[in-house]
Order: sequence, then structure tokens, then C-alpha cells
Amino acid sequence: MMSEQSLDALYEQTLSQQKDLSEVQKSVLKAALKLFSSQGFEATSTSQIAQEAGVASGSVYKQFKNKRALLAAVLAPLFKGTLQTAVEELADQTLSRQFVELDDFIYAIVEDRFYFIQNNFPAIKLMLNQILTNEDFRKEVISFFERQLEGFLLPVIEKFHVENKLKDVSYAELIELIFGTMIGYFGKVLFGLASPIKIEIEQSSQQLIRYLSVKN
Amino acid sequence: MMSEQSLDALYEQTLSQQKDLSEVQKSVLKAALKLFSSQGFEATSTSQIAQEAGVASGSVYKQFKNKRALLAAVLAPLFKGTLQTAVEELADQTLSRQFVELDDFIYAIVEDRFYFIQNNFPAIKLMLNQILTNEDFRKEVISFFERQLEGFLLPVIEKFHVENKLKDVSYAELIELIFGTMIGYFGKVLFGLASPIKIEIEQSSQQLIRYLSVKN
Amino acid sequence: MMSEQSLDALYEQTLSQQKDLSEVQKSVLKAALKLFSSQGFEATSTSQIAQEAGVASGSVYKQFKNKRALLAAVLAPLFKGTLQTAVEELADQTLSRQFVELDDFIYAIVEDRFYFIQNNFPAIKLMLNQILTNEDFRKEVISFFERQLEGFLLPVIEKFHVENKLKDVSYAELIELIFGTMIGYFGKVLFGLASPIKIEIEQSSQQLIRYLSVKN
Amino acid sequence: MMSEQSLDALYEQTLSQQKDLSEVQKSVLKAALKLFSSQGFEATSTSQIAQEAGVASGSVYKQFKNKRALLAAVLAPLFKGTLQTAVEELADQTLSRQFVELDDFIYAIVEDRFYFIQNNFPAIKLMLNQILTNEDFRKEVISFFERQLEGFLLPVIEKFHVENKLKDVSYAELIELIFGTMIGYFGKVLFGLASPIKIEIEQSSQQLIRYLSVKN
DNA sequence: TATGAATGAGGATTCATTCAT
DNA sequence: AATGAATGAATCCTCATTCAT
Repeated sequence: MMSEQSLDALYEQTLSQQKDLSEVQKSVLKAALKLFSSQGFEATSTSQIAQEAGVASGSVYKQFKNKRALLAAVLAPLFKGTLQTAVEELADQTLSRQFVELDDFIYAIVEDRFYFIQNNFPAIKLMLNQILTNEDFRKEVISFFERQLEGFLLPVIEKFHVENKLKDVSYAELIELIFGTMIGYFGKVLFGLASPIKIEIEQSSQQLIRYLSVKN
Repeated sequence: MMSEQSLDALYEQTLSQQKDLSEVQKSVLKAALKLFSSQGFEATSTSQIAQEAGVASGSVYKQFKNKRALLAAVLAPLFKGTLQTAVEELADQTLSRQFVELDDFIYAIVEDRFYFIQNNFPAIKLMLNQILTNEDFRKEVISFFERQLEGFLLPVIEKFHVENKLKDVSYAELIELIFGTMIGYFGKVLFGLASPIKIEIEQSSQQLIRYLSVKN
Repeated sequence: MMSEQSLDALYEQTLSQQKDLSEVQKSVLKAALKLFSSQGFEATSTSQIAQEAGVASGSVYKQFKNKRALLAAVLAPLFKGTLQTAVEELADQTLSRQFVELDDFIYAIVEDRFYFIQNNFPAIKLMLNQILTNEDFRKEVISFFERQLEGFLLPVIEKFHVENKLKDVSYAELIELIFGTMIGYFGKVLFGLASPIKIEIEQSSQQLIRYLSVKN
Repeated sequence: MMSEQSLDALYEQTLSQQKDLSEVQKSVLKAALKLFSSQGFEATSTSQIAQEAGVASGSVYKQFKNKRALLAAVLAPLFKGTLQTAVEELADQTLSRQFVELDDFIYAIVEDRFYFIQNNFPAIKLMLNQILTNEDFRKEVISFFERQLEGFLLPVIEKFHVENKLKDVSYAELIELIFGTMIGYFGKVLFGLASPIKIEIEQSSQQLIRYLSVKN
């Protein structure tokens, strides 16, 4: 089961909560995400965004001070609002399910994150693009991930360690494993090398389980 | 030991062999790599490149028809010349060493590729940047990797399969594992999460060995 | 009497009919005609045009894709619209007047064309400039002239031949005579050697009459 | 600028330069004439000329101070040398032949000038191009023609007037007739409308004779 | 002397941004 | 509010010209 709402859906929520964003502005954000993601930020012109959104070029500047602010508006909710929400949802959900078995927990994480990647591919691509060319943004993303993951991963790990179900891997090692798995899946999708998602989830979670579970 | 020469080194070689590239043009290429990699292609102006290279703006266009051709000149040798050479060197070397043990082979690959990533980080970052916003380039990279890896991986895998040292994993699975490992390391370096390279090599190769060796 | 409206006048009409051409763009066209004509196409910079038109340099490109398109916009109506209209007007007029005498017909043509040349000197100069350095343009002009002249000259010639008022000159010979007369007048204006236009018309038409009329 | 120096000054310069013009420089002049004439002055680059001439780009500047001076060098001899010589030759020849008949004189002039036009078409085209876009150059050409023609035409005209063989046309009218005939022929060649030159000479001279000779 | 690499001013063109309607 | 014409700074690129070799 995909626990993850698509970013677009969560986003829609976020946007409706912002009463000062008109339908027009929402369509601008949507157009900006699409074009920034596929062409890159610099290679996308504001008039192109306006055209894609079906509005006048001047209208882009009604809510967004400039092109940079539009980029921020496209990205900021991604992990200032949406991603955070998504992670919290995951945490709540995983905890609420009271995972008894490590295997189930690992599978749940992988499933959840892979669907997240699949559903939010354009936004993630755009984020990566920015990460590659913006030092400050890169740092912000890092600190965000660290804070988010730490908050919900540590208690669960502690639990499985205590129950002697998890091999003796450090927290850092664990982060790297999860991180590497996600990046690996993203890369495979990017390069068109990915199998159907269910198979990918199966393989990746099995791989992690083999590596992490004391049963192996 | 690291068999990999840094791209810069191999590049330097390639450049010296190209008698039609002046010192000025070499410095232009160097400046272009640096700036394209750190800022992105679109966000880098040719005059900025000229300034970084310490030449006049017009000189950028002496050997390179236009900005795009300069990008190609920065990237093309990366995997049309250098990377190919590097891969061949690895193949020669691994075969020549007549690896008896799978563990040694895995370790050698990981070591070799991790050093390659470390030494050529800017160029790889730039390549990734292009991959994210250029469909054709993405396809070229894919086909390149496929051709290169197939050529030197298949025989070795066959050998270890025959010797019953390698678990029953498909070629595709193997590729994904290696691919994922490399992307994972690149991502960690990108995010500043990487441990010292020797430790990373140790951990990643151990992980792969545990997953691939029949001994486990 | 001058039957010919000046190209500028006819042009103005054409422009007003084009609702998508703003006042700014009309002034750009006017400035372009003036400068292209006096300095040549290549020697005129777009910023010079903008300055002459009293607009920003970027505004030149609002309606005209590029400098070449601006040249086309300046020239195309000249003989794609206006000249054609002018020729048709002449044809209508000459036929409607039901010229009884060859002398009157010749005089009417010369008068009409000379006024046309006088009133559209800059545009014709520009056209000539392009003819000298653009093979394709030259061919287009030739085919245009041939089509236009044939359509309205042949019937009239036939009439006068039948009436035995016109000497036995071929159509080609006639074209050359008219052509040569017009070129001759243009050249004299260009070199500042022309007498007042009424005298020029008188002389040139008399010359043609002497050469063509059976009465001589 | 061409117009800065008088044609006379240019002529002197050119002459002295042309004595020590190497084969290389002659080929540069040839290339410049060819390219300027076919593409126009502005549209022709000096490196293109160098390539056409088979020399290094810097070599173009060895004898010619700049591109403008090269244009001058290409054009100046055209009418300070060739045309002048031609006119003088014509004068000598016509006088030496002691033309008894006006018809022969007219035929000789037409024949001479038409061949001149045919043989020097590229240079004339280039000259015309300059005339169209350079006010000063235009004026100089006019005064040159006037001076040249006056010198050798007036005596002959006087002769035929005295002999009562020439109709009562003014000198100005005569100039215009000759001028118009030449321009007409040039235009016809330019537009590809010219018949074989012998026929053109025949027709044009007959036309002039009919108009000028008292016998008609 | 001849070369052609290097220069940098200048030109075409784009595009983020503003503002009058 | 929405529009889109107008702006002009910035960018890519060319090319006349210079100069060290």
C-alpha cells in the first residue's frame, strides 16, 4: 500500500491553505515545476511559464517577486511543508502500526520512499538540480534530512536493537544504507533502468533485510 | 592501490596529444569545467569563463565553435576518451592480475570506481547536471555505460560463476548493485556525508561481498 | 497627373490594416527603411534603428523575429502588396481611360512609373542594394516584374498592334525599353543628374514615342 | 573612410603601392573584389578574403591599412586606372580613326562601353553598391564622370555639330542618353535579361543613332 | 616577411521585470 | 486584478585589428 500522498496532492492542500494564492497562481506554480524540472531553472523563461500556465507574463509577478522567488515557492513547500508532512505521516503511521518485525519495518520504509520518489519525480529532479549548483540549498537539504530522519528513525532503531532483531550497525551506517538505496532507485528511474516498482521494492527491501536482520 | 588516473591527469594527456589545442584553450577548458560544474551550464557566461581562464572573451571561441561545443569539449573526452580508457585500464588490470578470489575482485572494482568518483567529482557533477535536463545526453550516457560495462564485466562474472564463487545473481542485478553503490557514494560525497574514502571503500566492498559471495 | 500613391502612403494603409502592428512597430519600420536605405542593411545596427525610432532596442524584436525579418517586413509589402496594387491601379486606370492614342499610353506609363520612382526612392534603393548582394532576392524580383508586366502590358500592346499604331517591336524589346527607361531615370535621380520630373517625363516619353510610334 | 581622401589622392597612393605589390597582395585584391562584389563590403570578412586569397589573415594588413583601405584599393584603380585608361583609349582611338560618320562614332562608343561593362561587371557592381550607401563616394563618382566625359566628348560633339550631322541636342541631354544607355545595359546584365552583347550593341547604338542622327 | 593566435569592442538577440491601461 | 507592450541589461558571438614569433 502506498502510504504516500503524491506531492501534488499534498501541495494542493498546502496551496488551498494559502488564501492569497489564486487559481491563476496555482497554475503558475504547476507550470513552473513542470518546466523547471524538465529544462532546468535557467533554461526556462518566465514567459514560457506564463504560456504553460495560460496567463499573461505579467501575472507571474503578481504573487512572486521574481523568478528566483518562484523557484523558492516551487521548492520551499516541497520540504518545508510537504516533505515534512510526508515524513511525519510516515513516522506516525509506522509507529502506529507498532511494527513487530524488522522485515516489515524495512519493507514499509522502502515501499513508502519508493512510491514517494515515483510520485514526485519532477520535484525531486528539480531539487537535485538545485542541489548540484547551489551550495546553500545543498546545506539546507542536508540539515533538513538529518533533522527529519533522526526524529523518527532513532526510536524505532532503538526498539529493534533492544529486541536484538537488528544487526549491530551504527545509526550513520543505517542512514547511509537507506540514503544509498533511495538515491539508487532515483538514479535507476532517471536512467530508465528501473524494473516495475513492486519488484524494485521487493529487491531493495530484501537486500536491506539480508544486510540488517540478525536472522541472516 | 588506485589504478585510476584522475580525469584531469588523463585529460592533460589527451590535451597534449591534441596539438591544435593551445595553452590558452586548455585553460579555457579547465575554467569551463570548474564553472559549469559549480554553477551549471546555463548560469555560466562565456565572459566569466574567459575571466577565470585569464583570456579575452573572444579567445573562448577560437577552438570552440560556441558555448555548447565548449560543453561538449569538456564532457566528450570524459567518457568518449578518458573514461573509456579508464575502464579499459581497469579491465586489463583486473584480468592481468588474474583475480583468484571474488572478494579481491569486488574490492578492486569498488576501490577503482570510488577513486574515480573522488578524482573526477566536478566533471561527474556536470555530467549529472546535463543528464537531468538533456534527454539525448541521458541516452548517450546510458548506452555508453552499458557498452563499457558489458565488455569487461561479463567475462569475469562468467569465470566466478564457473568457479562457483559468485551467488546466483543475474547480470542485470549485478549492474544495478554496482550502479547503486557508485551513485550512493557520489551522493554521499555530494552531501558531504562521506567518511574517508578508504573506509567507504571498505564498507561498500564488504557490503557487496556479503551480498554476492557464496561464502556468506 | 500622378496616379501613383507613394509607397509610404500605400504602406501606411497596409499597416493600419494590420491591427497587430503598434505605433511603435510602425515607427520601427519607418526607421528601418530610412537607415537600411541610406546605409545599407549590414551597416545598420538594430540599436541604431531603435534609436531612430525612439524606442528601446528590445522593442525592435517585439513584432520582428530578427533583423532579417525586419528587412523582409520593410521590403515584402513593397512589391508583394503595394507595388502589385500600384501596377493593378495603373492597369485599371489605363484600360478605363480607353487610351485611343499610343502617345497617350506611353506618356501615362512613363509619368506613372517616374512618380513611383520619385516617391519610393528609399525603398527602391534598398531593394537594389539587396538585389546586388542576394541572388535569391534578385530572382524573386525578376519573376515578380515579369508576371506583373505581362499581365497588363500584353493586351494593350495587342490593341495598338492591331490598330497599326505601334511599330513592329517584340514584347521583349518593349520590356527592355521600358525597363531601361526606368533604370535610367532611377540612375539619374541617384546621381543627382535628373531635371525636374515633368521635364524628365516629357523627354523620356517623347523618346519612347519617337522610337515606338508608327507616325515617326 | 573612402570619402576622406580624394580619389586623386587615393589614385596616387594606389599607384605607388601597386608597383611593389607582391603576388600575395594581388591575390588579396582579387579575392577582395570577388567577395565584396558578390556579398557586399560589410558582409565580407577580412579572414574570408585571406582564405580566398590563400594567405594568412594578418597578411591582408601588410599593404592595406584596414578593411576600408582595401576597399579603396580595389575601387580606386577601377576608375583612376582602368576606366580612365579606357576613356583615354577610346578618345585616342576615336580621334585617330578620324571618324567621318556620326553613326560610326556612336557605334564605337556603345561597343566600347558595353564591353567595358561586361568585362568589369564585378567591379561595377561593387562600385554601385558603394554609391548606394555612401553619399560622398557618390558625389566623387559624379564629378569624375563629368570631368572625364567632358574632356573627350565635347570636341567630338562640336565637330559633328559643325558638320551638321548631329541633331540639336544639348550636351547635358547627350550625357543623359549615353548614361542611360549604359545603366540600362548594366541593369539588363544584372537581371539576366541581356541578349548576346553584339545584339545589345547593335540595338542600343541603332536606338541612339535614330535619336541623334540628322539623317533620321 | 608572413603568420595566426589573441584581443576586445560592437552587434544581434533574449528575457526578467515594470507599468500604464 | 490581469494584461502584455515596453524596457534595457546581459549574453552569445563575430570580426577587424594587433603583435609576438
